[in-house]
Formats: sequence, structure tokens, C-alpha cells
Amino acid sequence: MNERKQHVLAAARQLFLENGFAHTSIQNILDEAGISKGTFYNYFSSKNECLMAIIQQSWEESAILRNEIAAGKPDGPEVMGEQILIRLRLNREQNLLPLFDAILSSGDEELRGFMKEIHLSELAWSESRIVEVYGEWTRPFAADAAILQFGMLSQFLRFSAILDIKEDFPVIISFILRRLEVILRDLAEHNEFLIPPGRFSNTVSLLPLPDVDETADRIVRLADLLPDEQRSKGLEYSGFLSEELASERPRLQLIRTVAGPFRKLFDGTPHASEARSTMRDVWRVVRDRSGAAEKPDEF
Amino acid sequence: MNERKQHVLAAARQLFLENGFAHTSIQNILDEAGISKGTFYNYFSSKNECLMAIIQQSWEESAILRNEIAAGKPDGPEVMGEQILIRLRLNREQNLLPLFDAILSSGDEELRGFMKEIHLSELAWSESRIVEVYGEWTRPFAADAAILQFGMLSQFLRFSAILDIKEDFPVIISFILRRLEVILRDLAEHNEFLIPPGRFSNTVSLLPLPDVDETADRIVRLADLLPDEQRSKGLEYSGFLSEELASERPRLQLIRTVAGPFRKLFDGTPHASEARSTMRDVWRVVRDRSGAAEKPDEF
DNA sequence: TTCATTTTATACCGACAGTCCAATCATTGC
DNA sequence: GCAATGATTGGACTGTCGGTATAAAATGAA
Repeated sequence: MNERKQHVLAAARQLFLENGFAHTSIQNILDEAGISKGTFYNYFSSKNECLMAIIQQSWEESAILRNEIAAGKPDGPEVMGEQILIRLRLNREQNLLPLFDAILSSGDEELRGFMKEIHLSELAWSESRIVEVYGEWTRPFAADAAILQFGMLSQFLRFSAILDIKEDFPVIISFILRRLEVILRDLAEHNEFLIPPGRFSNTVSLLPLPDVDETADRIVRLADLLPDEQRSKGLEYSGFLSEELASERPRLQLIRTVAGPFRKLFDGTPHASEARSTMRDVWRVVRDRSGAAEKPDEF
Repeated sequence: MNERKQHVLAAARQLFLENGFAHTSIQNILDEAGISKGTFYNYFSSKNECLMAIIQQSWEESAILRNEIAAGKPDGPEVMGEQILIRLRLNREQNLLPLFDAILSSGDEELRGFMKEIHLSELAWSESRIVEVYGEWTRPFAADAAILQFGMLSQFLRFSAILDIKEDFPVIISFILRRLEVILRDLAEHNEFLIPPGRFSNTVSLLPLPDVDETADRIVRLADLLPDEQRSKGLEYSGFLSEELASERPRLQLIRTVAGPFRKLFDGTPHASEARSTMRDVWRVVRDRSGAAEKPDEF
């Protein structure tokens, strides 16, 4: 993604969260980003598309962090809680929730479809994580449980927003997860379910898969941008990652462990955003090649 | 409320649900209702206000039906389920949910405030009903449980809408209510809660309370409009209701029982909508006089 | 009949998303 | 250094919409 385009996105995001989507005109964005109307419509075909790009970016960013956080530790409800937390934090920092709301109305069919995919991908993630974390016996109920959990959580958040309550997220999340457990046991006990497993994951991905070789290239080129004292370290990482990426069956766990530290090398450098964007594509490729069907993950 | 204004509201509602709020222009409404722009802005100060009027109307209508359904039967989870069902049905028939979404964005501060009140009133209703239905021991957890229940339900509905699933409402509701029970037991067992009781009900009502005597008058005048063969029956009802209304402490249960059949007399007559509107005010007055604090109900 | 209110019809305003295009700038191959 | 190609600019322009303004017409009560 073009650097300039990134800049425009950043400006637009800034304005959207300051003034809200509806109250931000395209002219505002042009002024803030210092570009002309023609350029804007070169990048995005509409204001809506610009909004979608912003949301998608943040969404994928949180997906990256979720993957990184899972690396190393033994899996369990706490990890799942942290993964949920990540998205909440990102949502708050970037104030995404109002933007989601903005999408819901707006009548635009494309936007609604986009939202639907995001929504389903989150449910699919939740469903598969529930099975991973709580065990295979939860599979028949995981879809229902995912919906219930997601609903409880978002309702709590919305309520907190309405009344300006400053509950910290971890408290809410663990509260919800404890309810989730008891619900799962209850569902199993009465063998009750409404939504069959796997109902969410028939989504098509939002973007076409990036090219493998090109992505592998990108990693190496990325490492070259590091300051001298880190470059050798970075090149080690990037060499390994690009090999692994191009291999027949990338070793998911290894990549998980290495990708996080590698990306973190770029924190604070001018290439942090380029690093994030590259790693997004890496994850996409990796998930695809390591068999997306077996492990439905984000996007 | 003016008959003509009602007509405009009906036309607007029709268009909103056919084409969505965003895709309905004021001009469309004018054409559909056969009025001029000036008249429209006599009735509503803006398109938003028109939307609010529509939602409020439906909302109160379902509140009336909820009250009516509670009459007679012994209270319990089934009654609560039916009461929830009523709102869902009305929401679906009148396709309100997209209109709610429309409100969420739109940036308009007044609309958001309106939505917030509706939301809180629903939570307050749920909280108080939970205590009534499941017992006093649930009080400390009822607020949390209300949020969780509302969240689970709306998430299920949203999901059904997204995937065009035709689960019937009763199945979903009883599914949710069973979860609610087990959650309540769990919360009590661990003595866990986040939101203290009564947090929702500090809402101000959306409309000023109607005048008592005037409302009592209205009931009697209303009964006069009935066709000959029903008038005597109607007058009996209306006489009782207006007395009860004006009394120091209206007997809530009695009124509950009588109000429904009385209103139903007008079904199919040209005054059905006038009857509904009158009964809305009756309920408001009654709830106020029978001690709203003790029994926080709708609005 | 008179007088006040409501309704109509229409012109108008400003804001906005989105289109179009000719002029300009930057990059790259030669 | 030059030419060609493509990105960028800036602004004029269109059409839509929500909302205002107002003069004329209709309605209705005294």
C-alpha cells in the first residue's frame, strides 16, 4: 500500500474519530491530508470505501496482535481473554465502535456486506477458539456459545459507553468468560443447540490472497530497512520467515513465535506501518498454505 | 395527536421500511402523504424528529401490549417470554431494527440521546422483571443479568438477520431465558456482580406526563365513539377506568385486566389508533400514580 | 363577513458526494 | 538532456438533499 495512501487513511481516521463519520466531509479530509480531490478518488472510489479501508486495517492489525499473543504461552481461557482484550483496546484507542455504527445505517449495500463479513469472521474466530480452549466436547455448542458470548460482551460495552462507566476491560472480559463457561456446561448437560458448528466460516475473504514470492521478497526488503545495529538480527528473522513462507507446509507455530519479535523490531522506526502491512500479508499467506479449513482464523 | 399527523407518520413509516431511512427523502414522504413541505415542518422540526416519533409510537404500543398480556395469568418466565416476544414481533412487523441502526450513526446528538433512553428503559424493564419473575434473591444480580440477556438476544437476532435464518422467535427466546436462569444461579452462587441494582432507572421520561383529568375525560369521550351495539359495554369500562384513574391509588391489577378488553373494542373501528394513543396516556398516568419508583416499568 | 390559523406551492439556500478535465509535476527509459 | 508516461492538482460543475422563507389560497370560527 502506497505511503501516501497510508497518510490519507491516517488523516481520515483522525477526523472520523474527532468529528464522527457523518460530520466529516471529504473536503475536510482533503485539507487535513493536503491532497486534492482527484487524488482521493484515485485511492478510494467513495467516502464509504475509505471508511472500509480504515476499519479493515485496524481489524487486521488486531488480528496480527492476537496471533502474536498466542505465541509461546500455553493456551487457555486467559489467552483467549487477552486476545479479546486486544481488539477491545484497539477499538477504543481508534474509537472504531462509532464507525461500525456508522456503517450499519447508511443504507449502502456494499458497506453492509462488508460489516457482515467482519461480524461473521469474529464469530467464526470465537467459535473455533472456544473449541480449542475448552475442549472438543464443546464443539456442538460452540457456535451458539460464540453468539452468546459476543452478544454479552458487546452489550456490556455499549452500556458502559452509554453511562460513561469506566469499568476496565479485563474485569468485564473475565466476567463474561466465566458466564461463558457455565453456559457451555449447561448447553452440554441438556444437549441443546440452535446453530450447527461451522455455520460462520463460509465467508469469503475480503481481499485477494497476496502473492507468495512477492511477500517473501517483501520481508527481506523490509529487514534491509532496519538500522545497522539491528539489521543482522532482522535479516536472520526475515531469511527464516521467507523460506518458511515459500515452503510446502509452513510451520505455523514456529512462524507465530518468530513473527512477533520480528515485527517489533520496527516499532519506533519510520517503517512500523510498512512492517505491519507486510506482516498482515504474511499471515494471510501462511494461514492459507497451512490449511485454512482446518483452523478457521481471522479472515 | 392530529389525525393528519398520524397519516403522515404512517406514510413515513411505510417508506422508511420499504427503502430505509437514508434512502427516503423528505420529498418522498410529502408525495406519499400528499402534503406540502410547509405542513411537514409544521408537524416535525426535522426528518430526525419524524423518525423519533415513529419509533416512539411503536415502542409505546408494544409497552401497552406487554401490560395487557400480563393481565390475568400468573406471572412467570413464560409471561416474561411472551412480553419479550411482543416487542420482537412488533420490531419485525414494523422493521424497526434498521431504524434503530439508522439512529446510531447520523451523528445527531438528540437522536443518540433518544436512543439511549430507549435502551435504558428496556434494560430497566428487564431488570425489574427478572426480580419479579425469578425472585427477590436475584435483585443484586438482576442488572448484570438484564444486560447479558439483552445482549444474547439481540446478538441472536442480528445473526439471524445476517444469515437470513428463519428461527422462530419463541424458540430463541426460551433458549435465551434458560441461559438466563443458569446465569442467575451462577452469579448468586459466586456472589458476583458488576452493575449495582437500579442503575438503569434514573432515566427521565421522554414525554411530560399527561394531565389526569383530561385523560379521564378522554376515555369517556372515546367510548362514545363506539358503534351502538358496543357503546354501553364501552361506557361501563370507560366509566370504571376514568374513576380508577382519578382515584388516589389506582388499582393497577384491576386496570391491567380491564384496559386490554376495552382497547380491543376499538380494533377494526376507525378509532383504533386514537384508542391506542389514549391508552398510552392512561398507562403513563396509572404508572405514575401507583408509584413508579416501586415498580419501574416502561418509560 | 371577518379574521386568524393552517396549508399549499414553489423558489431558494448551503452543504455535500461525486464527476470531469485541462494543466502541471515527477519518474523513468533512452 | 529529452521525451513520454502516468500520477497529481485544482477547480469548476452536477445533482441531491435537508431545511428556510413566503406569498397566496383554503379553512374554519365568531
